Amino acid sequence: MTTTRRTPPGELLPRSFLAAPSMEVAPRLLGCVIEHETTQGTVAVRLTEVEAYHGELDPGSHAFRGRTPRNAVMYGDPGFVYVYFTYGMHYCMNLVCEPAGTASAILLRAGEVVEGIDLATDRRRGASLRELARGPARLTVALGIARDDNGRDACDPSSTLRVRAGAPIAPNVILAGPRVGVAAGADTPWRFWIDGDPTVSAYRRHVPKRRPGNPSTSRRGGTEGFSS
DNA sequence: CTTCCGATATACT
DNA sequence: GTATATCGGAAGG
Repeated sequence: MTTTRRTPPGELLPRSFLAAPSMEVAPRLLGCVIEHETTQGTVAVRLTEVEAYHGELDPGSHAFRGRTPRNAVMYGDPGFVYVYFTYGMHYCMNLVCEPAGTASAILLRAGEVVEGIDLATDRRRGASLRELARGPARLTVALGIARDDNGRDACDPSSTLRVRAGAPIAPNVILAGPRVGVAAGADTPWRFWIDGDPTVSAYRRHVPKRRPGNPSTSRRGGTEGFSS
């Protein structure tokens, strides 16, 4: 019989951990640690907020309209990193899930810097401890991740970009709710976060494009979610 | 807490 | 050619 043993905290996350549907993996990724080592030093972030994107079935996913040069990494093996550029100035980082051929991924939305605080603060131009990685683009800045990190393997022991297992999170403090910034499929509760953690980003619903003369200024949300 | 708006790769018509 | 984007910083209340 196969006993599924939890990976001890600090140990590299096995690729098999990510070879499952993103919405199942995502809550279990909370508390895990992303670590990036550069010549400047190492920064590590403990994840407190993530979002699952489920391939071609998910209207919110970058792979919803099929394979393109940008989303190609999502179709590859689990454990690889999908980095994309958005809003003309930001990078966001995902971990690819499921076996090659499917296009699931998990967006790393926020976390707590647990190593390399000085370096992260420097990269984030003096932001407070709480704000260092509070938001997906902030997280990539704190970690020193950019475009050329797209397609790197975070489950390779010799990699300078790694995912490590974290201490177990009590299921009752893991909440789920709608995703941020997603126009289509916004009602699907595939955002997961650690309840009450100060590094979880402020929820902002997708803002529909405001046409001149069509002042639909719908906004706001909340941090309320469903316990899982 | 809120609103405003930048600056551009990417995908689609 | 044009619309949109898995957003953040600054400034106002």
